[in-house]
Amino acid sequence: MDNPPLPAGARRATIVTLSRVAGVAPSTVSRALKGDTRISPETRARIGRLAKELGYTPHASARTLSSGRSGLIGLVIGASSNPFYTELLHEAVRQAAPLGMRLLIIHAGPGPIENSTADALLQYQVDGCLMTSVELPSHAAAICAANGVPVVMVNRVARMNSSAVTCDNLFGAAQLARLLLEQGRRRLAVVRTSASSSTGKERERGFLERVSEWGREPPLLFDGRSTYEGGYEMAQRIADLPPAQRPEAVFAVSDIMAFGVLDGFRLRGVRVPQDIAVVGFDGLPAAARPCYDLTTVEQPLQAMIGRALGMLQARIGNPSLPDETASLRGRLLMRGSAAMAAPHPAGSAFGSPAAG
Amino acid sequence: MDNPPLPAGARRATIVTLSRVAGVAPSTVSRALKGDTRISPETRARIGRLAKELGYTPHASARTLSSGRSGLIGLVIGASSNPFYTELLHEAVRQAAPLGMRLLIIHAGPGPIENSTADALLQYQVDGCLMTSVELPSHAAAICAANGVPVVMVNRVARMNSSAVTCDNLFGAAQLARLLLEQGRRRLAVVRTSASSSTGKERERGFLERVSEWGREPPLLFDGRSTYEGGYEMAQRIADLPPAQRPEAVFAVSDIMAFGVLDGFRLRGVRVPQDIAVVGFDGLPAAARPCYDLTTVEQPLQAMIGRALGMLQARIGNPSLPDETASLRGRLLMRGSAAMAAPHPAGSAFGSPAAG
DNA sequence: TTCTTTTGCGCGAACGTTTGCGCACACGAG
DNA sequence: CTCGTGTGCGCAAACGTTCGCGCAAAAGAA
Repeated sequence: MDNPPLPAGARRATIVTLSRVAGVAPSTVSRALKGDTRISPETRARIGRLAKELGYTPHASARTLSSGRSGLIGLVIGASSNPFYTELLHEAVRQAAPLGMRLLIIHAGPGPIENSTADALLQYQVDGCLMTSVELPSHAAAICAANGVPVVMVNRVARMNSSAVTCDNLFGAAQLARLLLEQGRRRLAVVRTSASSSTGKERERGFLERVSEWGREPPLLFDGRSTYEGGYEMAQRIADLPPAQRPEAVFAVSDIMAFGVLDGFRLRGVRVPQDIAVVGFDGLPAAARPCYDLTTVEQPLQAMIGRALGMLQARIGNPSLPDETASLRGRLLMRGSAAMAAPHPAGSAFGSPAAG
Repeated sequence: MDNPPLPAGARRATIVTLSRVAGVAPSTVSRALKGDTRISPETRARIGRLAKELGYTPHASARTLSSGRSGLIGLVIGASSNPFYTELLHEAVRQAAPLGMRLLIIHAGPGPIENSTADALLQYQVDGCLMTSVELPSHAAAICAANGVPVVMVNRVARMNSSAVTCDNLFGAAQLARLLLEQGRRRLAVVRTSASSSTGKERERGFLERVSEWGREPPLLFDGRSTYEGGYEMAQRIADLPPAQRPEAVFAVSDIMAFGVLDGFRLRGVRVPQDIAVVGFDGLPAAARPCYDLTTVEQPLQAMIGRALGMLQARIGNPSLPDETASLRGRLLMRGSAAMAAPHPAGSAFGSPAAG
């Protein structure tokens, strides 16, 4: 037909534009661009060149509409108060891009997901969903399950209808326990977190089990919120204990809590590691700061995200794949907060701060 | 035609499904659902009810394709090392949802935006773009400009073809300067950041101007990276100064740098605020921690994001709107790190930590 | 030559929404 | 009875891709 090739308005080039210029059918262009071998190599090359020249960029919405694949991964992320989630988000973005996946933020922050927000999962036809929220994202998970959207939990144990990848919390916590036990530290304590966090529970259990394996008395337990402030408050409580009851080492189930514990101790004049050793879990970059110098277990974030995205991809390709759980071992980072005996002459921020 | 109303496969309800059940045309359903007054109130109500019953959820891709509106806001965000960006992201997500906007992460992290990543802006037809990256996102900005996608920079001065909303950096920094000057602090210092950050430059300038207005000698300048470590290193440098040359107060141009400065001082036994006062800028939640207790200017993040999204909305509705820059005043948070004379008896973490 | 097979590509119908235009019907005015 | 004038809704053409078929032409087999 002889309708004008370009509608005058400076529109973006589409597959149809390309097809007209190349003198082929739109379907051919579509196939050529995705390297379909049914199209001859020459034609493919020619169309590829043309696409570049005309600055062709595919319209994701059209692809989504037609194929049902959006290339979008829904992201449900927890409170901003724990930097771990920020690290996680950044790593996910970094790794998703080269895989042709984009992240659509469904929810960020504390609190449950509103229904209206969860609907975005459907509206935008996300291909999969990454969840890291502490609060059980029930409604969102239900939507995903009902619509065959694969879900991978990261740093959370799997719920119904979802896969999961976590750090090996039991092993990691056991490593920490062993470190402290080998140092001969007697009375131990765990600053743990209230109910909801599966991760925290696992870490606590891993620690307790190892201690009991060694036949030692069970650690004291302190329940705090899963925040810096939670750790800070528990540190006060520990410092308030009569000296005879004070633990010789504290395991805070997350680095952010450990930071609070360390600062709380410092404020109270409790010296770390001389008076009390402190260990955490997560391997946040900030744990390496001289003022914390925190012994911790580093979650293998890069590998975890890689695994999570891989699981997602696999399930997007084959929805009938069964759910799966992977737990990856983290690395023990030994630092000053749980050093033996004499503090480092330099590099440790825990000497007496005022004029010595 | 008499094709079966439901194709047996459990597909989601669409507008066509609704139209068949309601016995009206699809166009009527579309209009009814968005409250078009040309449709009678009864019909609207009826269709609304039906939509609920059948669990209708619109397909964003179809809407995008047809109307050119995706409801997506592209998000370009800087390095994870500064928690401010995390706060910003969370606030943006929180405020965007009720406005029917979703955030598509185009880029997160340090480093420039790859071209392939920036293409997502076009592929997903984002309606607008929020940018907070330190690195000038040139390619992405160019794409937006070329395609009429409105851009709002947050916490950055506007570049060509973009609007911006910032905290009033000059005013805020001037407030800090005034506070220190009024306390009679003489030798001042600025821990500033290397070239690229417009925000940092403004804060520095605001501070210097106010100092010079008072006719005082210009502050010492220390160039550090815009990170915790940058501040930490500069604190060492300051502590290394011979006592006579040491400043009496330090303005770190961001809270994260101020944290580094504070920890650096603590490690070196420099007491804050007795020996040196420290002030920051941003108002991070962590600045309130007892171990920092940092005097700072709080960016009105909520208002800033509200304004940014508003600008975006306005420009999406009317693309010919000229670029605009808003700068909102922050609140001075006076805390212990720049307190006068005697340190707080309690609540300040800066008393002598060992048994007093 | 004729019959199959391969290779290379085109046809056309989806996918679900939006939107400009226009049509019927009711109602009041002339 | 006719003529506007609204009101309330339907028609149908987009939007840009994908994908199941199917059809030519070339290549090989009989």
